[in-house]
Amino acid sequence: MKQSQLFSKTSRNVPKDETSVNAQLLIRAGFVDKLMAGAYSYLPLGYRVLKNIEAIVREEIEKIGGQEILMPALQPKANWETTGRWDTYDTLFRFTSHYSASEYALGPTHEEIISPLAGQSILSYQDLPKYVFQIQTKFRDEKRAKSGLLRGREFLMKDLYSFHADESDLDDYYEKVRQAYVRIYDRLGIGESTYFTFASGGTFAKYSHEFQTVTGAGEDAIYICDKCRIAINKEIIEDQSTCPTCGSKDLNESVATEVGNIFKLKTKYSAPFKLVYKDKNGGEKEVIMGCYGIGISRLMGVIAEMFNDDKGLIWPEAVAPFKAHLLALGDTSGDDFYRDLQAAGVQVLYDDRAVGAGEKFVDADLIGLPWRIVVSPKLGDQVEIKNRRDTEVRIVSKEEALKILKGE
RNA sequence: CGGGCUGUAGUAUACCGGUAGUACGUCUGCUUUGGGAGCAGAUAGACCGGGUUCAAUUCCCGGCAGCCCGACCA
Repeated sequence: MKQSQLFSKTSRNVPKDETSVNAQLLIRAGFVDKLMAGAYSYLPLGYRVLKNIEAIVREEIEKIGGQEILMPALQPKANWETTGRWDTYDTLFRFTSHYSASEYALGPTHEEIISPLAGQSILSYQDLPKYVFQIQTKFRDEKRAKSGLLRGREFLMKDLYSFHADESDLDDYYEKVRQAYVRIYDRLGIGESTYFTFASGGTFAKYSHEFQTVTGAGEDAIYICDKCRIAINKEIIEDQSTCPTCGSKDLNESVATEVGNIFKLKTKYSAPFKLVYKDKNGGEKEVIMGCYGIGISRLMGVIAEMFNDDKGLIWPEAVAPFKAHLLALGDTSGDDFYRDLQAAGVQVLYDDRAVGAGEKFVDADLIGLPWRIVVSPKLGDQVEIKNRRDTEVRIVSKEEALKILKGE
């Protein structure tokens, strides 16, 4: 991608209506644009990051048998009345048609849709288990959207639903999902700071589990047991906290952001929707369900929040919109090397703009691609290569630079 | 949803009861080209509605919008 043709531009000024680090940097660097509180446009750079995160999540969920579907965000009132949540789900966006008395909801989650849908194909114990997921824009009428991408009224979420014949099968799958989530956070580069956390079950169960990433911008207080690498959400702490796994009282309080959750729904939704199956003896049983969420767009905010310095963003390679940023300084053209990089399969953003060197360096630091490559009159046939995380630069031949980019 | 604060060019801001200044951006020209470079010129603005006043961007009321704290939540 040639930067001269990029849809977005960088900005020198920090937006005055954003205080969160993730929103300030992502807006300044041209990754996102705020339409209103809690609703952001994803610009080319930002959308590439979002798609990279999405691809990792999809891959890991498919590995544990998830089949991808896409359900409507626009939903009829009736489904929500079946579970009683039309009146009790306080962040549900509800509205009435302009042409009739029909009322609708914008989906904040899809138990009300997937449960009756699953009923069409789950009739017998032989149809179980089943796992389906979607990656879709969700809508929640948050009383207070805040912290940039961390809490929006519209956000991208992966929601996975599992259907089982009995609770032990649910337990087995629940554990598989937990492991898949661990792999996802590792691949995204936030595994070190992400903890499996015991939390309140809310309306679902007496407890649930969530994954919490420690960042300064978090909303939740958690107590971490470093020995077990697990945490407890402050919301369920009664006495002065004991690790539920090892019994240790040596827990550290941290501020964190929830990056995923897993719930055992059991029959909470199969009951009202009469989602039942015939067992081996011809008896009728309710399907046991689980649901598992990951906020894709929130993850982008969390990553931006965690990986940055005073100059700008520092993207982990797994999610970076491009692997390399090629800067052509002075009257040296980078066109040839740009083609070489593309031919070698390196995703590259090429700063071919007719602007000063200083501006190119500042923008490269702000955008934060993993590798910066410079061609300039000073370097002759050689190029300079630098990792965004490092301070030192290396002057190498073009062949050597290609090797570094392909080998890393 | 309670409490607080704030709305001025594209962005960030300044001043002011007498119709608005700066920086960045953008446009033109020339010069520059390894850390947002220089000179000259140009462009563009008071959230909406009502009130007070000779006069309101400024004061008052209402609305809308944004941010922060709390409660709630992926």
